[in-house]
Amino acid sequence: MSTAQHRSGPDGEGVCVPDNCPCEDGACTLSKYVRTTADASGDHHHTLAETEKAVAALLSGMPVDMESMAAVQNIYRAANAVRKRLESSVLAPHDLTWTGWVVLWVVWIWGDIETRHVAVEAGISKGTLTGVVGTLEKRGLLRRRTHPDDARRVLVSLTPKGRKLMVVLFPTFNAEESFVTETLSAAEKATLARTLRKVALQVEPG
Amino acid sequence: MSTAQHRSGPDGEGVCVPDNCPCEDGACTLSKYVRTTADASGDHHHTLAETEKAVAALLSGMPVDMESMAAVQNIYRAANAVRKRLESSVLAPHDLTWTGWVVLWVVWIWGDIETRHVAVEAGISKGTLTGVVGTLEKRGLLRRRTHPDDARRVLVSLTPKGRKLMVVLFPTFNAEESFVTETLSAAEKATLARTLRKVALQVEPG
DNA sequence: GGTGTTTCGTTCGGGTCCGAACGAGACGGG
DNA sequence: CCCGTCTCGTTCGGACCCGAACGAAACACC
Repeated sequence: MSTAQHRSGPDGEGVCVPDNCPCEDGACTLSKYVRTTADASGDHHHTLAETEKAVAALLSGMPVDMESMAAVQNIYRAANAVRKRLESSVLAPHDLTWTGWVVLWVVWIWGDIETRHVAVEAGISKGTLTGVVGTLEKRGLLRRRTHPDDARRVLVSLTPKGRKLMVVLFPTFNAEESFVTETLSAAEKATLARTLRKVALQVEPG
Repeated sequence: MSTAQHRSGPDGEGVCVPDNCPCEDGACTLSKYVRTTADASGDHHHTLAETEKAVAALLSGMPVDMESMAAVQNIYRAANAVRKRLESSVLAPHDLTWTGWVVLWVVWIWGDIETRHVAVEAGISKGTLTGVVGTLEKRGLLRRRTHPDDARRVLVSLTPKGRKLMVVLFPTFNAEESFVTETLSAAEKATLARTLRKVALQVEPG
């Protein structure tokens, strides 16, 4: 059904998302597939029922846990989308990366903190943290100092400049978090957080 | 309350997660804070009510949308945890990265597909895709060929070796997805997927 | 039928990101 | 007091990741 969403005329600008694919020749299986299965007013990212059908065909007969697959895929997609959004709208203007922000956040919240704890809280490896802290330190937002009682450990704290940045930046970041979850009710947000926490606990060494 | 979870005696091995911090000297604010606010049998990753309290103190007076913050934080934490789990348990034995797997998956599902569509479906930039496809091509899992009608475009498809790998690997991957969401009911999984999709749609240029 | 304009994939630089290997420091038993 | 063991943070190699800049191909309009 519907044969005319090709050729991206004056309707949809030149953008070529899968739902609006100019590939008329049939060399591109995607455009062919989308063209034959698209329902009106596309729910972009058709990785739902259509993907299910394709997978079922490919594994014909084998049992597939579609509910779990959909849950996991959407966790990752949402996380990626939210990250990119916050990065480009809030962090990029201040020349901060997502990870840089998270590290700054952890140090801001927890005060004088050892690097190994920062790594755990930020969810990155200690090797990565060394580089990130180096970057932030070079920018004058963070300070490193040796632990007074154990020369192996390193304590990290925010500089006044870093603290000032967080006070300015956090409200903006939080407002963008509100926007991102704008379409959700308070109950939905709570349920979402609770459900995701169950998933994280199932996976993490807890 | 509770004064004796320091020193990591014979009880908890030498692991030093924030809840079990040997920092006795008080130089580490984290250990101090955890020690004073920890409730019995720790819900590791105390970034919930405790973080809320710390943030409220830091921004004293400013309004903070805690529900949205908790939702966003848990999306990212869960996604990261799930990714690392699947990477180490399923992908690493086959020397595949997460992104490599996603790209392989997209090409597997959609057949002969243009690279720009792969990038959109995989959620990465076209610049990144060039490198990933190069890696997978070098490993003989993927094939590149020029579009017959448009020399600018590039079509990608799986090699027999790549197809064979997917048939073997997907059931394992899917089983791990089931494990990750094991603690969720079918209804919870569906709600989770639906809620996350709303978030993704709010953020993505839709 | 040229000549801008747009759309491809690629290249490049800088910044993560991880696991493995490493060296220094702390700590234990003998 | 010394030596094995453990635990730190750092370093390293390889892969990913993005946005900007680029060259080639297709298209637009005259």
